[in-house]
Amino acid sequence: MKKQPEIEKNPSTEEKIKEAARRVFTKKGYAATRTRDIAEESGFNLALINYYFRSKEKLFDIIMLEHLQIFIHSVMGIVNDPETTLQEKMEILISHYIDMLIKNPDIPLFVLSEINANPVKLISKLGFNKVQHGNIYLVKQWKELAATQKQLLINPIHIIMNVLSLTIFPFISSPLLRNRTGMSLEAFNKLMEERKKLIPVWINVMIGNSNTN
Amino acid sequence: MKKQPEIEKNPSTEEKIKEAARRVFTKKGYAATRTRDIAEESGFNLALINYYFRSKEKLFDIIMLEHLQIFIHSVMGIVNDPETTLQEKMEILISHYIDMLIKNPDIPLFVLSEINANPVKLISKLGFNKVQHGNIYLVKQWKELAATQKQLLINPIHIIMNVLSLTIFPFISSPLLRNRTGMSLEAFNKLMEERKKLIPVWINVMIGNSNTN
DNA sequence: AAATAAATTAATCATTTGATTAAGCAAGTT
DNA sequence: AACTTGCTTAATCAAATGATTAATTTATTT
Repeated sequence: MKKQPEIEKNPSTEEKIKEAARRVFTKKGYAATRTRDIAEESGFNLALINYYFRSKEKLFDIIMLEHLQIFIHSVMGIVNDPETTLQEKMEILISHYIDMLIKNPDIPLFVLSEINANPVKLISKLGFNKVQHGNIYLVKQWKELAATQKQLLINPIHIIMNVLSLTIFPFISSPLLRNRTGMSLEAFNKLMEERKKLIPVWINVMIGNSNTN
Repeated sequence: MKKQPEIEKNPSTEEKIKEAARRVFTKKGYAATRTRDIAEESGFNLALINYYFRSKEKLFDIIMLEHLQIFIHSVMGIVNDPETTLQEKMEILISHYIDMLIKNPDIPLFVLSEINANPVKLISKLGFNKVQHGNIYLVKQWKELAATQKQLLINPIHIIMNVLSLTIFPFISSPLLRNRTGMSLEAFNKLMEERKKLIPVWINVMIGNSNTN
């Protein structure tokens, strides 16, 4: 029986397999992915993926964890930054997200599908359930803002939902949208670039702040 | 070799299998669904599902076609109605959609995942690519509106995207959101009910029409 | 150079899975 | 009662699939 390599002498092969797995898993999802697909995509023998990662599931967990970190932690970093204003948070978040999504358009559908398929395992087991909702700095700032406003403000969860919806959903529906309108990928990405500026404006007018920076 | 039944004597069994298939496929997706899952869910023998539907794929196509009709055609009906104003279209569409999504929260992720997995087959083969983008009545109305406005209006595709994003995305991200905030399904649905009124208001202020009916 | 360890492959295994077959049953028809 | 037809099941098949094994090649150490 072979041992797992203790020291990473040549990261190349292991990394190539991981990259191949990332592409295949992200494109097709866990259930539709065959270990042989990953072998073929990586250019290595099937047995090698088990040699390095023990099982399909373990490899998947690694890929998923990486995606979740991109998908969640980066947001939390921005949303939780005490140095930036609400306004800035939003602009940074949206711009950052759209850049990331233009590069990795398959991530949201992949992550949300797999969470839907296996919520318990993916949310609790992969241990990013530390962040407490109440502690998020953005929520505090929102409450402060709400205290100064005369009019009753809506549940801040709506605003968070709106930011994420307006930013992420277009990428999720892109295959359908592009097919039905005949839009090219370039044209789509151009639209998404436009949204970097549009979404913050929209969110502002939603909140009732007409200050269009 | 058995023949397919020409006349539907007892719709009960076939319909029960279809309903079971709808539940399992919609929840787990095509690739993760085993024909045995459908058999078990329906309470019938495995062979029966092939007796009635010939194959897993044919059964899936039937389920998917039904979902696509809910997901697309109903929208097109509303969006293409010459009798309603832009304002009314939007309100009807959103309210109708949210009702449907509260009842069937898994449909959007299911449909979009499967389209992503197999765009060619699902979009072109299932023949709902008849509707021409330019012919949509909403687009005409938007152009008319744009002609009367002084300020330059944004690409109407953004507005369509926004309506769909704000309406559908919360349901797609619901498992993640609910888990992270500890929100109950009832509380979530209540939020979605709120959005029936909020989204049209938001869209209006985005367009620059402060007429909050 | 010999010996040891790590990387890689071809072949194979055991299970799962979509599908079929053949037989039994229920209901109506002749 | 015998016959036909549609419905249902248990048993089975063949291919796909995740994983392992044993052998081979390559690299590293002594």
